[in-house]
Amino acid sequence: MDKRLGLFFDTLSPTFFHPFTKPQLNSNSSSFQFNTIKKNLTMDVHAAAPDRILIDSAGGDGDSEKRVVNEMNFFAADDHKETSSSLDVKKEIASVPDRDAQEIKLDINTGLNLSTTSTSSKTDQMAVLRADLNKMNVENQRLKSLLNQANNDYRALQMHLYTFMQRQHLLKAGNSQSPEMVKRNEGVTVAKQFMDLGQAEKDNHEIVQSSSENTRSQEFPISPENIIVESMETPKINNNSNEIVALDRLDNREESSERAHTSGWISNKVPKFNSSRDVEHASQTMTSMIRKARVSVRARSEAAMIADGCQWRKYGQKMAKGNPCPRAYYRCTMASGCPVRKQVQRCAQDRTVLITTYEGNHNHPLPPAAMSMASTTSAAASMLLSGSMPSADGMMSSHFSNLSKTALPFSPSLASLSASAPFPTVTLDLTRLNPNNPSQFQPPLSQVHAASQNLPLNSVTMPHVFGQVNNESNNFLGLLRSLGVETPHSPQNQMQAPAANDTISAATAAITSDPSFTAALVAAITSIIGNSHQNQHNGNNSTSTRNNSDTNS
DNA sequence: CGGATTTGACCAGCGC
DNA sequence: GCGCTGGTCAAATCCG
Repeated sequence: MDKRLGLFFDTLSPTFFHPFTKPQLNSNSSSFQFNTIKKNLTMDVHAAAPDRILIDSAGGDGDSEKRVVNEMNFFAADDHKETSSSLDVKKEIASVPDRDAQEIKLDINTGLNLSTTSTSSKTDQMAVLRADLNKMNVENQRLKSLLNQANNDYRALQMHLYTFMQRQHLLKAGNSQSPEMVKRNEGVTVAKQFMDLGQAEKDNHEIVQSSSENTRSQEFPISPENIIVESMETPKINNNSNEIVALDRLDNREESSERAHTSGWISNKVPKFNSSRDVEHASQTMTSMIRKARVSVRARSEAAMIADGCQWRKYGQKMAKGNPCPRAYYRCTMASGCPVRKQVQRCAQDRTVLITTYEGNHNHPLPPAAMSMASTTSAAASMLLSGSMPSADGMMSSHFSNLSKTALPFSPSLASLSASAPFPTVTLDLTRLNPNNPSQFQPPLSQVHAASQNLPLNSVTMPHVFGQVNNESNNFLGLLRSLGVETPHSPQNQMQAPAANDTISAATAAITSDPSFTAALVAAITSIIGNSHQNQHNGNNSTSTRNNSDTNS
């Protein structure tokens, strides 16, 4: 049964079970006691002998006498023997109005299909039950529609707010933009809103879950389930607009999480849940992991950074193990406190390849040029963490471990996933997009490319991941082709073992089934290709010109 | 002179 | 416990 629906019935149980009286657990015995207020009639139904009924008649002379109705067969239609007790009961029932009598009949229905009345009254009883059930169904439908309405209102408000803020930002930025630019911004805004809807839906679901859990916790104040659900709450990816809307709600949690894991953005390490006390830490760690889901972009560039439209400030540089090229650390300076960081490092084997790794989501409006990349990081993180985190990770781990054995000999990929790395990472390999002709993939650089990519140790490359999808209506393929990008179908790919095909298909589905990610990825590719061309003509972008010397050293 | 970059120090997590 | 590694901090330095 739907959890929420069940919960809904739980909360309404006193009404739902009407006209039954609410069963109360007798603390002194294992029996249920059904109180009928009007008749002071109590029946103890012993679980061990459902057909052995104790009738406690408190009426009459006042002394409560309990009589055992031995082996009373309530189901025998032809049993015309009546004990004195049952006669008393019948007398009392006959002395009350019809409606009350009906209730009494229902009151002594134990739910064990015991029958004390004729077949016709049983039919009436069923009819009453059905009517009540129908009534509750109608009520449930009404509540559902109310909830949907609330969700729709929430989304509409969110869209309006984001549009408003975007317009404000554009107005502040001055009227220097051409109408085409404004139009493009609006287009990006719409796309962003579309991508945010998925998260909004998740948020709504969380709200529903949360309120439901609160309701449940009122009924069951100490519930292990509540504790777990509470601790697992809010695996959240902050898309830009969402983050603006819900900043207050998120910041404290993120900041505390941040402080709990004092070292910053890739601070590292796979969480261990060695003991039950780690359950509480699990939520923090999970939130941290989600916040640290990364998108790595490999692109050929002579510049120190790819042009992503954001302003960055370098705050550190380190020599990383296994790579003679230093790794530079940047943080976004477009707004104070923006949590977005990026690492830039040249590939050890091919120094023309620049590896840029993004983490986090901007907490401020973005210029159009930066929108696509930021959306990609958000959407990729969303894609990585769509579904339940453990299952997603498990799926990736298992499939990718298979891939590592079966798929590596194939040609390099456009995208890869690393779920078993310290933090889930999507790697977009744009090095095979011919910079002189973005519509053509370059031929494979080598058969075993992953080893030369300086990818995280556990990162596994998916060969031609998008080309594996046979469905021509696939979102990403369609979008890629609309960009003029050829999707590879090399004979090599068709020679893969069936097992590899299965795992690749599963991994492919994981990527391509998220429309927001595919849309954002296409936007990012378009942006990078565009910027690459622009850089070729105009030189390096303004934000990276000053950073060239150090990382190339 | 203010902002950005450099670079050594520091810190935390992990493995041995 | 110690060393290694990745990441961040912050004072010194550079540059427009």
